[in-house]
Amino acid sequence: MDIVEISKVLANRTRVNVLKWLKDPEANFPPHQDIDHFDDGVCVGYIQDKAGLSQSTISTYLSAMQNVGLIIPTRHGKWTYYKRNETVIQAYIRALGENI
Amino acid sequence: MDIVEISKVLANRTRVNVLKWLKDPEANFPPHQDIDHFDDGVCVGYIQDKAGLSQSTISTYLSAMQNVGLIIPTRHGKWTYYKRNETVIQAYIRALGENI
DNA sequence: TCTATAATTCTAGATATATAAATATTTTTA
DNA sequence: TAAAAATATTTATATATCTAGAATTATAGA
Repeated sequence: MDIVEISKVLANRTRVNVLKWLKDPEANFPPHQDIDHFDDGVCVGYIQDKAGLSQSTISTYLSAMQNVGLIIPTRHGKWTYYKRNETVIQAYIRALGENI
Repeated sequence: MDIVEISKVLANRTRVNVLKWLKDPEANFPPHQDIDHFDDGVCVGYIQDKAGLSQSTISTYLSAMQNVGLIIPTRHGKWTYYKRNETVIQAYIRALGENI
């Protein structure tokens, strides 16, 4: 739980938006084709469409978010779903309150 | 109160440290020569000594922190004192809780 | 096994940030 | 008013981040 490393990830409008969108997938994304829920989050393609950036850029962003623990990937067939990691998100906010 | 802009400022170890040091000036800095309190914070020179970076770098960092509202400058003669802006710091943490 | 689809990784150019030396500004004091 | 001290600004270089296209990998289905 490194405040500086997580802050770097949050220092970008798109990545902050992704985190916000993942709070309410039903409201922000169309339903998936292969499954009828968002229990494991949202697939990369939908996040890409919503963000309006290239596929490689979004994939890179999601990797960065995953590397610091903000999101969790789950593979379903050829799709990767990403969901929020509430534990790390809350730990980060708590750490900020104590360490900045 | 822009989450992304404040996160950029926090995406640096030294700037996070400065914020932390300013929480307890008595514990982290020597007493000032011209005044006997830290009511307006700590002068640039002391922060520079503690951080171990060049004068221009620290001055640039403090300006960036001030620009997003995290710290407040007060001029006392030839010294500039910087103190934490608790209102903005708390507002940022609250905003994170609601927006990420 | 070949093909299509989804995602990741590699490569590269443009822009931003980190950092310090040099210079300028502000204020005090001799 | 000239020199000194503290800070800010300018300039410059090195490194990092942003972003996309191309190439690669993983998986499902024909």
